[in-house]
Amino acid sequence: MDVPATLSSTRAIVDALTKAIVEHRLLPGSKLAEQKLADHFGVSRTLVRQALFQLSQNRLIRLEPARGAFVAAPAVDEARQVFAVRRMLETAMTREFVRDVTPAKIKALREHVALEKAAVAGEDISDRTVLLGDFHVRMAELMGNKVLAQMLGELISRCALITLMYQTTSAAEHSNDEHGDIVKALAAKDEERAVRLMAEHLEHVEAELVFDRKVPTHDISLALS
Amino acid sequence: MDVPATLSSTRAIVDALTKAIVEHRLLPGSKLAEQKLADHFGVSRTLVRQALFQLSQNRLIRLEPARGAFVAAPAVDEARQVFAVRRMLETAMTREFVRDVTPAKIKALREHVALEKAAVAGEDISDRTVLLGDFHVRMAELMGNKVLAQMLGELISRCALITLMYQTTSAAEHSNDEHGDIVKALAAKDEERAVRLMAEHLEHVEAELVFDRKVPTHDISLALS
DNA sequence: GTGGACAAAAGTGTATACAGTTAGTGGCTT
DNA sequence: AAGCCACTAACTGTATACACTTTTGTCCAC
Repeated sequence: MDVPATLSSTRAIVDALTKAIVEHRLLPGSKLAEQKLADHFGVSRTLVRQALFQLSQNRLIRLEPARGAFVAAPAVDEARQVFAVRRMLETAMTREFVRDVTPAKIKALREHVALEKAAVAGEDISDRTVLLGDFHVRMAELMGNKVLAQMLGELISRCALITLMYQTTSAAEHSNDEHGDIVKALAAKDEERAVRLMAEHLEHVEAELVFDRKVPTHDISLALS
Repeated sequence: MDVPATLSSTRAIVDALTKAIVEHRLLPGSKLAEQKLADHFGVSRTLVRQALFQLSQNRLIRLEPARGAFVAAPAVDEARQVFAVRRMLETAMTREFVRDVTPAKIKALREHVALEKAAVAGEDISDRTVLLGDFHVRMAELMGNKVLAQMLGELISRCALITLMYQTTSAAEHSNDEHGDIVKALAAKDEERAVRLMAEHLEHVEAELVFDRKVPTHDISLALS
């Protein structure tokens, strides 16, 4: 999902911070001071800065010049835009997927849906969200288009924070079911049905997000708005 | 070609290297040694490393662990994948554009096409490529979807190196003409025609790339000055 | 009690130092 | 002459040091 990381140390920091952010151990608006992170991870600020820059590229944090790094608070309309792009991209992708579908690809997708099911039943919200998102990336990979897969990965990770903040468990179950239905349509090579299911699926995911759920924040202006 | 070292010099380095790469003063495969770049720009390796990391995110260079940075040589099939994604995204975008088209938007696009025309007539290949690519980003911006605009910008900059390497002047003129035709269809609110023209346009751009043109590599003489 | 000036603390931006790795060179052996 | 090992030079990866900016806290004037 990311670039060829320069070195695994920074990758470890990126992963740890990502997990902390999406699991809300770090709340939107929180300041990420470099020295404190460096102390915590037992490295120098150099590596922390690299990690922070990478996270800012993923839109998980925002970097304010001379002021520092803050956990991002994704705007609702940004989420809507992300979903609009996903609808454009994934309906077209689904259409093309049907044209070159093979039993092996269907099998791979079925296995992924099974993985999702286990994760949705489990406790780890982060795991569940990652796997539900990966279904779409997996489709792109199976088509053999790495660029598409990477693009989708970016889009999905970009709204992962939103999904994690606002998606309910029942919505996650619903998503998993719909993935199963989509795979069925793909297996039947029913292009129109598959495309329609995918479009509806994305609409459902977006619609089921509970945007008015209150989340605590360290950002005063956000808290007062 | 010394730059003001006081204000956001990382950005200046990124821009200078980008321009050098797309204009082929730095050839694919060339090694970008940090100290040499630092000396050239009159800064420390720290800033150079930041710039290189940023360029690697843009896929203009690749970073090999413990070995250094090299100007990317985009693979042909990667280009094909980029264009496949663009077709998916931009046909859908065109369809939605027609639905909310306004005279102001058409005017903006017409003005952009005029800018292109001037650039295509001129000498600067870099300018011409940037403007021809920006047409598509402009459409996304006019739709009010910043995420879409940024995504498209990424895709286009990702194949900018390819286009710059392989696109002929006559192909650039052809592109410019097709942009004009697309705007006409948009103005007439002819959805199907606009979508078809956009799809054909992207196919033409891809088809006209001359992939077998030979470019020398591994020439390391500092082409920056 | 309020507001502003100013000083101290904390934090970021950049440069430099040092350690570990890679690549290249020369001489030695076979 | 080809192959191989040791050695060296160059380069990258990481830590540290320093300069400059922002923030915070205090004191005084009003």
